[in-house]
Amino acid sequence: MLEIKYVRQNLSEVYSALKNRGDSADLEAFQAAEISRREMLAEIEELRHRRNVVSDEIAGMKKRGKDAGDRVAQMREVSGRIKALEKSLAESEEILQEILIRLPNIPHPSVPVGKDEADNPVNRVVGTPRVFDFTPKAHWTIGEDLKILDFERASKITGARFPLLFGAGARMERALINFMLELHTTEHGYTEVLPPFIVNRKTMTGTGQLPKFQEDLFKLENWDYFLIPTAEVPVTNIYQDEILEEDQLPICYTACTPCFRSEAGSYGKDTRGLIRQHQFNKVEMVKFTTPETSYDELEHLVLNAETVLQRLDLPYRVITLCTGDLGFSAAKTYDIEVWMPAQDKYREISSCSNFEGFQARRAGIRFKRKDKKGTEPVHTLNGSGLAVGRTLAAILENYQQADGSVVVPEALRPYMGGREVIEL
RNA sequence: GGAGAGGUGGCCGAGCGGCUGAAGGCGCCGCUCUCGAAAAGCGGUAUCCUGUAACCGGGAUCGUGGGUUCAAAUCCCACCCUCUCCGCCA
Repeated sequence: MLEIKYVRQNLSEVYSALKNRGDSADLEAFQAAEISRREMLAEIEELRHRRNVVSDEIAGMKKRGKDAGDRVAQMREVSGRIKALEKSLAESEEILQEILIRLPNIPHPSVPVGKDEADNPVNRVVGTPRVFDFTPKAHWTIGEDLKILDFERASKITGARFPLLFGAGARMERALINFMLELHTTEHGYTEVLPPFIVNRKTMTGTGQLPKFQEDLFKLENWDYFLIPTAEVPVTNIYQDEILEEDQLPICYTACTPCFRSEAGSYGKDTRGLIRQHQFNKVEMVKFTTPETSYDELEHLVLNAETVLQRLDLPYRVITLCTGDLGFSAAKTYDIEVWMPAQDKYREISSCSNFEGFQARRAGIRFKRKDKKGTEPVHTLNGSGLAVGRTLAAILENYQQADGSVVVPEALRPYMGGREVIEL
């Protein structure tokens, strides 16, 4: 959420930010509602002030045994007016809130202006895609042939887009989770967290999934609860409505959770394999920082995610999302894309963003500076480190051999009982 | 699921219709004392909104939302959450 004062005072900047994102909002209505809100507020506060003063008088008179009947009658009328005005004020505030809560974040000045993913600049390309002396197979074929992936039975159990792993496949998923968490906690300074996988509406609103994107979520029947689409949601909301001390920052958490996404509107995309599932595991990194350090922390965050790919020796590249491709809550986002030989393409495997104070304002996460009165929103960041299902898919494709077997990346072997190859 | 207790400031805890944004204690910050520290003493220590160039002022907030009243932390209603006991259960 943007600060109401900021929007009021920087209407044209907000307007152009929206335009660059390919978004829009009724800023005229906002401005009108904001003006009338403040007018009403001034009037209400004046009346309340009078009521407070006269009520004190009444108290004093009663104590001295004087009759205060006329003042009581007067205040009865004033209270009626206050009540009526409060009602219109609440309506006005609701309109404002409706608009404000749906405004996306303002992109950071360093974010390139662009229309869609075609305009995302590539920052760096790391690793060289392997040259195959046979035609590389897609990971779903490799997995099914090795009997470690079974999409057909998964769809019987639930439906399309759910994973079912067996044997070395399930083991590798677990190995990847342990490998990533171990790396982030012991080498990158993150604290491991195990949060709830189901959260309430307020929490979903705090990180920006609601109210605009409810169709992307799974909602529980008869509960106002939702399945998390990423660990970002419960982990960022750990400090919802809290005031942190400056010297507590930065706070760095990592969590592995299943992620549940309805994938509404993705019909026909990635219909096979592990790339786009309704349920997948992801190791997430979340940071709470001061405003002046958040962009440095973002660079570190990306490097932390990249380290996972480097250790696994998977080729990748890093891109910056342009304004038109940027997510709702983010001020700046780097995507990491891993090389997928069968598709002959780089595919997203991590997304690392700085949300600045956008989520913090929604979720009420503030901090207090030493020797300075008042509070400020913290800056929140998060990034995948990494999406586990996609990492597994990348390993299957990049490490496949002509005979259909798959070599286990060296970094992963300690987590797989020393196993070197997956074969039938 | 059944029975009970409770939600007040960073923490503990009083208040149970007006003089209470809230006693007292702890913690924290500053000052005095001290060679220094401790102890002791004094002072200061919530958040949000709003007006003002600023000094400073106004309003709101005692789990949340409604209600009663001239006036609510205090009374009434609903909801949420926490704790204890019983039952059930991975």
